[in-house]
Amino acid sequence: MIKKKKDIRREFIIGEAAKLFKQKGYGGTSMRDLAEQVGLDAASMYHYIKSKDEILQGICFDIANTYVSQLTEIENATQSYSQKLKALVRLHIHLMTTKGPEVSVANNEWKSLSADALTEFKSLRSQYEKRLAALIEAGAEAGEFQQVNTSVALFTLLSAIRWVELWWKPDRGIATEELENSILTILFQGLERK
Amino acid sequence: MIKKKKDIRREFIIGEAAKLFKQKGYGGTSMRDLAEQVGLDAASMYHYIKSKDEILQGICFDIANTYVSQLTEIENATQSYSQKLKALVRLHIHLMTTKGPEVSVANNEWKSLSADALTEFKSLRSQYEKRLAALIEAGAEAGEFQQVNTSVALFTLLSAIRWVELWWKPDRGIATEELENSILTILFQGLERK
DNA sequence: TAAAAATTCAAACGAACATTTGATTTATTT
DNA sequence: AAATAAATCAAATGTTCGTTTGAATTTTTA
Repeated sequence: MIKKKKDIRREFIIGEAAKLFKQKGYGGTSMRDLAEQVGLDAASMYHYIKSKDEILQGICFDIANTYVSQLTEIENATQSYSQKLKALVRLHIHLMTTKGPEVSVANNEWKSLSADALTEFKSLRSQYEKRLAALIEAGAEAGEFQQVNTSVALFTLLSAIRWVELWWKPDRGIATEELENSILTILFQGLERK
Repeated sequence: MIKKKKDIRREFIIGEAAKLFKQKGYGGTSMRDLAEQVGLDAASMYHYIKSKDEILQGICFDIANTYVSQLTEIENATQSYSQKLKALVRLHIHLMTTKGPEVSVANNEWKSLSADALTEFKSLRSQYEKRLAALIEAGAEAGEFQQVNTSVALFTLLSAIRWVELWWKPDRGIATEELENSILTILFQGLERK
């Protein structure tokens, strides 16, 4: 028996929690709301999870770890910096279209983490940003990028794709491939026609 | 007497509320937190404001109206579409550096508006986006922009600058002028060097 | 300076919250 | 079928929330 029924239930609860947290925020979602969503009494959920905060931690750190391991892979690949950066942006977009609610929560609700978790989460994010900034810096020195402030470039890239998590739906009539290509065109070639 | 002392106090309370809402979220900020911040007992604040929700409404609609009137001005100006779009992006950035907390709240906490206000706010935002999309569409038809999906271009532009509201501080060592120029370079010329 | 108005807060309200307890029901194992 | 374990929930705990009340204090007005 690889996965226990209890674990499956637990993961289901966390998944439903991600949807609700995205929809109404962490503070705006009560354990009773969540219980109703999963079809249990609030008290019963505590058979599967330890606390509301533990759920949020699960979501946030799962996403954070995914981002970090993806970045590591890209760092170790042999490509131009431009290709690396584009690949990373693609991965960000892809994660949003496949794990929308979780990414949304990790991006917007991490402030509600308990003190300890909050510290660690911020540290993880800060490390991630530093490594990404190094990639941009190296690319700029290699002459592949425009000469703009590294922080500005870093945050503009990361921020530019954040809307996808709110907007994209499978039935929106735009394939993820086209979505990625359009965004990459704007960010790397510019919106203005030359 | 143009402005009553009571109004000034009221505006001070709302301003402090914006800072706290940005910092801890609307749901995460209690009226007792806010009272402490402004140096009053929670009960005393109700002499100046009607409810917590009214504060949030004040902040959100003030910002929304600012955006709308700025867009109207730009629509009526005689410039190329590219210049219009750039001017609008500059105004967005500028508003974030001058009214950071309020913009942050209008962008992130509007979900907590009461049902009626929520409906109106969403409607305002939707109208704004439609008018902005029309600008992009027209510019694309005039051959000024790359041929990318209009919605993608719209949201990518609006989203790309959202980080400024979280990151920018007067003491960050980057002038708003340089900030605006760097962002405009990336968005309109592209990060990649040609 | 006396009357009126504006401002403050101590105390309390009912509602909603996350979580615990302890008992009961259901499923699994022997 | 008996014994054991897993799953469920009714009820209650203590806390925090937004807001109201009513009385006290301070400021302004006459």
